[in-house]
Amino acid sequence: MANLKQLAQSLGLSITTVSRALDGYADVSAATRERVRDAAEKAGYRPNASARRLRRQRAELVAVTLPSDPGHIGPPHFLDMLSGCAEHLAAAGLNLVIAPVPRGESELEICRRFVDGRRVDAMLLVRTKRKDERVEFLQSRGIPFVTNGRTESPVPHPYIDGDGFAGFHAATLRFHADGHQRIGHIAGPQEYYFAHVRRMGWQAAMQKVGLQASLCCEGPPTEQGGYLAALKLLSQPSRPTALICATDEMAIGALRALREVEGGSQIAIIGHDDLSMDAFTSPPLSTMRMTGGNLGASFASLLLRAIAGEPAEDLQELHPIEFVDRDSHRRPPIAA
Amino acid sequence: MANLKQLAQSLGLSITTVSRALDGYADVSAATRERVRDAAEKAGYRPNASARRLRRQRAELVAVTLPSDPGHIGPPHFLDMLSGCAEHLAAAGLNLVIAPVPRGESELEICRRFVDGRRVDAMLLVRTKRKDERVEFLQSRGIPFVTNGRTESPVPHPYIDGDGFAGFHAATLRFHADGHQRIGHIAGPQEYYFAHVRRMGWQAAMQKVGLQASLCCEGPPTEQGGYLAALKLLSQPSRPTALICATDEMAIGALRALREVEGGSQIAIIGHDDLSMDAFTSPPLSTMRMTGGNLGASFASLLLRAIAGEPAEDLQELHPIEFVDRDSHRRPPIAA
DNA sequence: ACGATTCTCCAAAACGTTTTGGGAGTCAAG
DNA sequence: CTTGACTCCCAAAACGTTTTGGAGAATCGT
Repeated sequence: MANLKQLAQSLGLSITTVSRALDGYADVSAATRERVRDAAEKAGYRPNASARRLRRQRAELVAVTLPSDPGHIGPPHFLDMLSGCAEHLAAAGLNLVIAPVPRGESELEICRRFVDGRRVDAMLLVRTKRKDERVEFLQSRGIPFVTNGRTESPVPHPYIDGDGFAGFHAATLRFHADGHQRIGHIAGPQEYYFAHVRRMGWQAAMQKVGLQASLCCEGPPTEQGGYLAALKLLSQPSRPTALICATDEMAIGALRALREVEGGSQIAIIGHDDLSMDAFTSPPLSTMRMTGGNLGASFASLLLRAIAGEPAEDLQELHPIEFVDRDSHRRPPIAA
Repeated sequence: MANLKQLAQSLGLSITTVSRALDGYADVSAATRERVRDAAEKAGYRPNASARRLRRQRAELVAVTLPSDPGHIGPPHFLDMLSGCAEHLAAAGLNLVIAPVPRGESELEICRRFVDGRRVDAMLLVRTKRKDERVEFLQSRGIPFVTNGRTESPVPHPYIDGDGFAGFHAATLRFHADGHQRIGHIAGPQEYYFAHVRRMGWQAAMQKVGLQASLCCEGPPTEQGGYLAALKLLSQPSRPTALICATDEMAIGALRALREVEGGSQIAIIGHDDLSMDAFTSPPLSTMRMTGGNLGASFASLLLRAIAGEPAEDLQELHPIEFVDRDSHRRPPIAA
C-alpha cells in the first residue's frame, strides 16, 4: 500500500537507507535494518514492480508464444510444462507471460513487439521450424531464448528436444523385427523440425534394412490430417502392414481410418507423444515419449542460464525417446 | 532500439512533441506527425514498456493463478481458454501472466504478491471455493477480478460459471425417466463451489421425484478419486444402477471400477466436462459441458469491463449446461 | 491595427525505484 | 593532534515515458 518515500518519512530515514535496509546491504546498521523491516512488514510494503523494472532495466518477464496455426495448440502436456516452467522462473523473480498470436499476425511480429518494447528478458519458443525466422530474429537482437525443438540454424542456440530420429528409427526396426516389410509413415508438415526428423528416422531405418521408404504421406498434425493420410496410404495397391505416425493425434485419426477400412484392424500402428487419451482408444495406442523429468523445470533452468550469459552450446538438451507399450503396435504382418 | 530522447534529438524536436506525435494528439501538425512517425518506423522505435507502465500507473498485465493442489491442473480445455483470453486481452494492450502456486505457498500469498507489488491490473481466478479467501482479499483491495466459478461471497463479484445445479438436476431426472431408482452421485470436494452445487442439483432432483439421496460418495476430483468412490458405492448392499459423476476424470476412474466389479458394465454413468478423451473410453463416456462460445474471449471481455469500472452485477455470466450423448448413460435399470 | 483565438511546440515534473558517490561521525593507531 | 579506516547514513541522478501548463507565432474578427 505504501511507497518507499512514505515509509522513509515515517521512519525519519532517507529513501536510500530504507531501500538498502530492505535489500540487506551491509552499510546499514543491524538496528535500523530491523526497524525498517518491521515497519515495512507492518505497512505491507512491496516495491513497485514497474519502477524497479525501469530502474534495473529488466522486465522480470519471460514470454512464451503460443502457436495457434494448425487449429490445435502446441505439444501435449503443454500446460503442465508451462506451469512447471513458470513456477521455477518465479523462484528467480521472473514471471511467465503467454503471448498468443492473433490472427493475421506472425509469430515474428509478436517476438518483435516483446523484444523491442523491452517487455521481456528472454523468450521461450515452441514448435520450431527447420528454418525459423523467430530464431534468426532473436539471435540478431541478442535476446536470450530457448526453443522447444531444434532448428537448422547455423549458429547454435539453446534448446530442449527429443531425439525423434532415434525414436522413429528404433520404432521402424522394431516393426521390422516383428516381420513387417511394408512399414508406412504418416508424416507431419516437413517445415517443422520435429516432423522432418521423425520422417528421417523412419527413412534411415527402412534403408538400413533394405526396404523401400515409399509408403509415406504427409498432412497437417491433427486428427483429421492423420485420418486422411491413412486413407490415402490404405488405398495404395500394396498396403502397409504397419504405420508409424508423427504424432498421437495423427495416429488417432489413422485409427479411425483403420476402423472404416476393411481389414484395417489388422494393421499395426504407433504414435508419438503419449497423450492421456491414448490409453482409451481402441485398441489402446502404443506410442513414444520424451524421457526426462520435469520438462518445465528444465526449460526454466535453461532460460535462467541463458539470461546469465552461458554459451548456447552448454544449453542444449537432447532427450532419448522411450517406447510406451500398449496394444496397437501388436499386429502380425499380414501374409501377402 | 532507440528511445524517445534519441529520436527527438535526431529530429530536432522535443521529447514531448515526439511522444505526442506518436500518440496522435491534435496539437502536433500533420507534417511533423508524419515526419516523426516515419523516423520512428525507420528506427524501429517501440516505447519502453516499464517506463510507460510506471508513468501511467498501469501494469498492462493480468495474472491468472494456476491451481496445482490436486495433482492435476484446472478445468479442461484450460489452455485453449487461456490462449483465447490472452489473445483478446492483447488486443487491448494487456498481457496475461501465469502465476503458478509454488509448493508451500497459498494462492492468497500469490495474489498478495501480485496485487501489492502493483504487478497486475486485474486477476483471473479459477477453481473457486465456496468461501474463497482470494476473493475476499481482492475485494478488500478493490482490484478488478473475474472468477471461473461462483462463490458464496456476500458481496457480488464478476464470474463466469456453468449452471451445475441445473445440469446435474436434469441428468438425474433423465436417469429417473429411464426408470432408474438407485441413482448414485460421485461428488467432488465440497469446499469447491462447482462440486457442491453439482451435488445439490442431484440431491434436489432425487428429492423431487421422491427418492432417497443416499448413494453419494465424495473424493478428490481425480481419476483415482473417482475409482475409489465408485468401488465404495458398488460395495453397498443396494448398489446404484446409475452414476452421476462430478467430473469426467472421476467418471473415467469410476469406469475403471465398473470394469473390475462383476456386473459393473451394466451400470449407467455420466460425467461432466467433455474431455477430449471421453470419445475413446469404453464405453464412450456420456457427459455434459458448458454452452457458450469462446470462453477465453468472454473472460477477457469481463476483465476489461471490470477494469473499466463496470459494476460486478453486470459482469456475471451463468451458462446453461448441455448434455453430450455418447453411450455410457444408456444402461437399463437392473431389475432387483 | 489590435486583442482574441488557434496552431505548434516545449520545459519540467512526475511515476518509484536502485545506485553512485560521497559526508559526517567514531575510533584506534601513529 | 593527525591520519586513516570504518560505520552509518543520505542527496541526487538515473531509468524512459506521459502529462501539465504554458510560450511564441500565426491567423482571425472587427
